[in-house]
Amino acid sequence: MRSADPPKARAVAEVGLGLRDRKKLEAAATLAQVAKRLFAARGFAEVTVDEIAAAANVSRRTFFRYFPQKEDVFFGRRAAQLAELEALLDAPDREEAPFATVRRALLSLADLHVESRGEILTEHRVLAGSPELLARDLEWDRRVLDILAVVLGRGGGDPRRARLAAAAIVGVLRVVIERWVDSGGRTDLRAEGDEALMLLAPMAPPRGRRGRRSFDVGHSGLKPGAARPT
Amino acid sequence: MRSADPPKARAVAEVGLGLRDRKKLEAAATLAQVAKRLFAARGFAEVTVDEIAAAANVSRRTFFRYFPQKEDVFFGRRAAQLAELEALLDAPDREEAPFATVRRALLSLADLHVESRGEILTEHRVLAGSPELLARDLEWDRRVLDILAVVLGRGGGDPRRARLAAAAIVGVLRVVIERWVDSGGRTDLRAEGDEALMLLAPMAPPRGRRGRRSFDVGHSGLKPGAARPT
DNA sequence: TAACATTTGACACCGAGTGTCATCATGCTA
DNA sequence: TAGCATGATGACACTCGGTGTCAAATGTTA
Repeated sequence: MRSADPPKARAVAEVGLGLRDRKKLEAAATLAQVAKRLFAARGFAEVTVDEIAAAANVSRRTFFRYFPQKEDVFFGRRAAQLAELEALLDAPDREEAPFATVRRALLSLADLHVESRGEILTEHRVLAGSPELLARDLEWDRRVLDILAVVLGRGGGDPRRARLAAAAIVGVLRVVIERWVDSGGRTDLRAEGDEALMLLAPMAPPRGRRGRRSFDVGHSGLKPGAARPT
Repeated sequence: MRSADPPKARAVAEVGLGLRDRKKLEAAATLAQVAKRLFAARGFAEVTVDEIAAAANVSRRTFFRYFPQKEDVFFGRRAAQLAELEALLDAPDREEAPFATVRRALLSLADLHVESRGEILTEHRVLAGSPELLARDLEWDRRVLDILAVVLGRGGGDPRRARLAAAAIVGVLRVVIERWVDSGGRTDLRAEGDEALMLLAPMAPPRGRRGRRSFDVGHSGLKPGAARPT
């Protein structure tokens, strides 16, 4: 969505796929792209699915085949972001303290945010203008929370405490991002994020002498050994 | 909402009101009551507004006059809860440290939760079964965050730090409540809440030597002097 | 009781979301 | 290369949430 390709807006790797699948990717990409442009211009609620579909030259029904809900066309990035996070957290260095792993991963994520500043800022502008999107957006934080809780629990400390720390981290980072967005991306996201994180460092479960328990990670839906980039 | 009256489910003070307004209160109460019963039985999404309206002997259109959105009939409590919180935070003792005020208020709120255990547990069960409600529910946390941020900022410390602390508190408490709900209300909500809070005590802004600044409270929508029970 | 104000219900309409089915393009195979 | 199986598409119809409009019913006040 940054580089302008000669023919069309090309998605990711369209190679090694049949024409059928390439078309599918392109259709989805076009829909998302068109939709975001419309949302940015007039707000999420003011844009109808019919319009998006028409602008992308597909039928309304087809739109819903690609995006089960209108909101999904907006939150396309999220799934990828989660995957990125999990990849970053898949600590190569198993000796590293869990909190350090989390810190490193989140700061990298901050860098990625800054890299796509433009996109993310407009995204948040749309978000801010739409309560329903805002609400859905908060749900992603829960997903992040689950992931972080698992990682923080790796140390073997009290998993409940790990989850508390994860919750605090997620909450605090949202505020930092919020501030970054409000400043138009001018504040130093990485620095402020790190500052906030270090405030929470003492919350991480102290080196665990409860190593035996690997159960009760709470609401997690993540397998302890999962998370490889693919 | 606590005492059971002989004739109907009576709302609050129905005295000193004309017949018109009494009917209005009763209609709203009936709708909410009927709706909650249906939601609890079959889930939020499976119950249609028509059903609720029919069960309450009003037209569909009338339902929407009382509750602009279907979701609103579910979140009736929330507004009251926020008011309670603000009342609790309206510290009588201005010498008390902001964090202590927050702690006191939140623990009182925990007690209230425990008092209405039954209601709240079923409420959360419905919530858990409905992504849209869950999403909306998270928005209330933001409101709480705003309120707490203001109070924590009273001490005169860095208001940004106050907001960070508020975010951490809200995030952490949601986890505690989540655990309480999952346990069927058997864990000690107050104790676990306090434990979690004390973990965050060091986050509260250190005694402020920046007393001059009263601006930049961030996303708050709360007037510093507001919050009296009414 | 008469005049006024407000609430209600009926109707019509829009947009999101879903099931169904005929049609058409793709990809594989003879 | 012809043909067939598979799967994507578009058209249609329908449900449900949500809203505007207006006439009828109900409450309030003089």
